[in-house]
Amino acid sequence: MAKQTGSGDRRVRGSRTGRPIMVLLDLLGRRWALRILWELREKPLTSRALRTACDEASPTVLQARLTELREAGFVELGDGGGYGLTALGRELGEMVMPLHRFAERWRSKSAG
Amino acid sequence: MAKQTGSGDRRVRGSRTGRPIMVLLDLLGRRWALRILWELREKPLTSRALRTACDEASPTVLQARLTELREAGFVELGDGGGYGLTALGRELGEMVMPLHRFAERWRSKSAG
DNA sequence: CTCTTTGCTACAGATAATGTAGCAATACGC
DNA sequence: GCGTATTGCTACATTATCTGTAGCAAAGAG
Repeated sequence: MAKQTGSGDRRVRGSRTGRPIMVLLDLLGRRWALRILWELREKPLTSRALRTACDEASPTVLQARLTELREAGFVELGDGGGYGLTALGRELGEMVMPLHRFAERWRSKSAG
Repeated sequence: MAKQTGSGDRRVRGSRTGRPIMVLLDLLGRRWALRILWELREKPLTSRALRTACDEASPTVLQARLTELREAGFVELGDGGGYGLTALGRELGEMVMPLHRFAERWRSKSAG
């Protein structure tokens, strides 16, 4: 296994060019990444609460995503415990929020 | 685990509740899904051209994502060949586009 | 010290992605 | 018709990633 060193060797999977948009698209295109941003939209959550919110997803991936999102500067671990969005993370969240209404309309078309 | 049959039994991974937003977040949170929407933003592309655009990603996954995105109604295979966004897909694209500028600002902060 | 919760890790088994190859169908030129 | 090149799409072994369950050390409350 190639393994992540966790600090320096951040490989840009899915983008050999390294263009910002590709890096971002790749980061957000990992399991639970978007979901985490969504679940933290209102208020910070502890790792356990976040896990519960994410349908009891495996703590392994959750922890991995959380680390990546933290390194990206979207999420931070508050001093009082609990994960929350940074200013940048909230900004990113602004673009994820509209998906809510879109999703509702979408399902009413395809599954309703 | 229940395994995908590939045609009818489309399970809603990552969302036991089936809430539209969760289903959407899960769908978009798969490898190359967001990237495909991004690459098709301008004009339709053939499967090969799309593969090239996506850094020569494996045709296996690309084909899988394409099928999922088609079933979701975001992507369609034009009669003259080539994949393009549907009206719904373009609408979804509208929410992905702002990520471009965000990504630029983001990288200029975190990477120098 | 015990009980509980925190963030986080181990690890085997299952699932998904990669990389390379190649198929049937369609269209071109001849 | 025959080659040649494209299309969308599939096979399959290797490798990467995720799941599910268990459990750790640290911090706080009693």
